[in-house]
Amino acid sequence: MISEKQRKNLFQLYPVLPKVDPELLTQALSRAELVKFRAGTPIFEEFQPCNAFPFILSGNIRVYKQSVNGRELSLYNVTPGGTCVVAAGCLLGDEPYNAFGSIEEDSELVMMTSTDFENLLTSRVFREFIFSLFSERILGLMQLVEEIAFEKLDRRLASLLLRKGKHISISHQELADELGTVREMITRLLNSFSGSGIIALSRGQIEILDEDALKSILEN
Amino acid sequence: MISEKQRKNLFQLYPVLPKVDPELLTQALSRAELVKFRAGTPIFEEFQPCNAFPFILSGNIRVYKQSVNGRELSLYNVTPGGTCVVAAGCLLGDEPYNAFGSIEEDSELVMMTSTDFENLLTSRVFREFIFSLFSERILGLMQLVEEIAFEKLDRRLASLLLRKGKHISISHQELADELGTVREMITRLLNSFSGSGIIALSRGQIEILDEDALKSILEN
DNA sequence: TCCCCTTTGTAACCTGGGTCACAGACATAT
DNA sequence: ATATGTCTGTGACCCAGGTTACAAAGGGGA
Repeated sequence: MISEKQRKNLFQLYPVLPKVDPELLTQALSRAELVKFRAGTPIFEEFQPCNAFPFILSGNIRVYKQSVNGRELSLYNVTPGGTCVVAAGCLLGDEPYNAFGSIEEDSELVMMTSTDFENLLTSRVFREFIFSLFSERILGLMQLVEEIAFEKLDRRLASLLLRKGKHISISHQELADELGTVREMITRLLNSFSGSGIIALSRGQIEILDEDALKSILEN
Repeated sequence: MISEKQRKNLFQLYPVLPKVDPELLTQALSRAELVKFRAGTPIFEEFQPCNAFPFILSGNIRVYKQSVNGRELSLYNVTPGGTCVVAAGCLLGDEPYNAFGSIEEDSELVMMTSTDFENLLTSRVFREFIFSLFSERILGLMQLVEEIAFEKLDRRLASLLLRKGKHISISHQELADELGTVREMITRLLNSFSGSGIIALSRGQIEILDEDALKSILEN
């Protein structure tokens, strides 16, 4: 059961919810639970079956793969208003997770049972919502495949930085984990960027000085 | 409009169809069309909008990415009984394709209009069918990302060969296009496999002699 | 202040895999 | 049988990116 305030919050982030059949919704929400997680908490692992469906009120979930030699690679992030398609995929396809998920920032999730989730899918609007998240994710993954297979690291890093805004608080290791490479590569590339005056570096911080120059790396 | 025979064939390959609401189904099928394609025909391109939904009676569709320098990389294949999730994703998310699709073997497709497809989704069984294809695809793409990012080419090739059976009719170039690499790499690796007696090579043909040895490459 | 931990810098080195530039082998049509 | 196009083989070379093995900053807590 979740509080009235949380319910409002949920509806704001997921405007599709108040549009579904009220009876279904009431039932689903009556069984839903609010769960809080602290940054860094792992919430699911590869090969683990999956039994609840998360809506995200605040924070975000990072979904990633791990290699045997300890490298990581982000597949995507789930933010408020979105949902974890791996979870959905697992619930619907009845397969275990095939990736890791962990909380990046302190987060509040509303967990819905898998049967309630399936019931909600009878509603056309909700179904369309979920389908569009699915297809968004598929397109995103196809894009990711292309980038990993065909793009060089400097371009991938440049595009990542651009996506993150002008003031970035992040360590080199975290950037490496996002791109599936190692810390040293990131340090090297960042230093070469900073050598050409494109960015300014300090411990845990990156400042973009010349956005256009960064963009021009993308075009090569 | 499709013939009675084609309809039977369709139902056999997609056992979910006869389970949906007969009225919806009749309507959808009355507007559906059978289209035949010859091997090699391109059927969609990146950035092209998408307006019909294909069911596959025979043959298959290869969905792939292209790089600027002419390399290719298969994302997945659609075979009879499956459907093209990019198409579905595009229809539902109303976005253009972001990959290429072409016919590998001579194929017969039943094309359904996008509105009929959406109507079919009101049926629970059909919806579950589509959802499970979606999630299968998502899991597959995540797997692909992992392989490209973390696995060496010899392992990827070995696993591809194992998936293709004991007698394989394929050119080195086609294998390269599947894995996102170049022909020379494939030739090299195949020759090294054949040097250790794992496979036998002839023009357009690969014969797997020692399946266990191939599998042991996977474990490294 | 000192200590310890996290983050960065860096240089030497290695290697997988892509590029280039061929040459020969096979196949099919003419 | 010739020719033309498609496959395959090969070697030299190059380069991006991963590995190793450090050193040196910062920064926060005791």
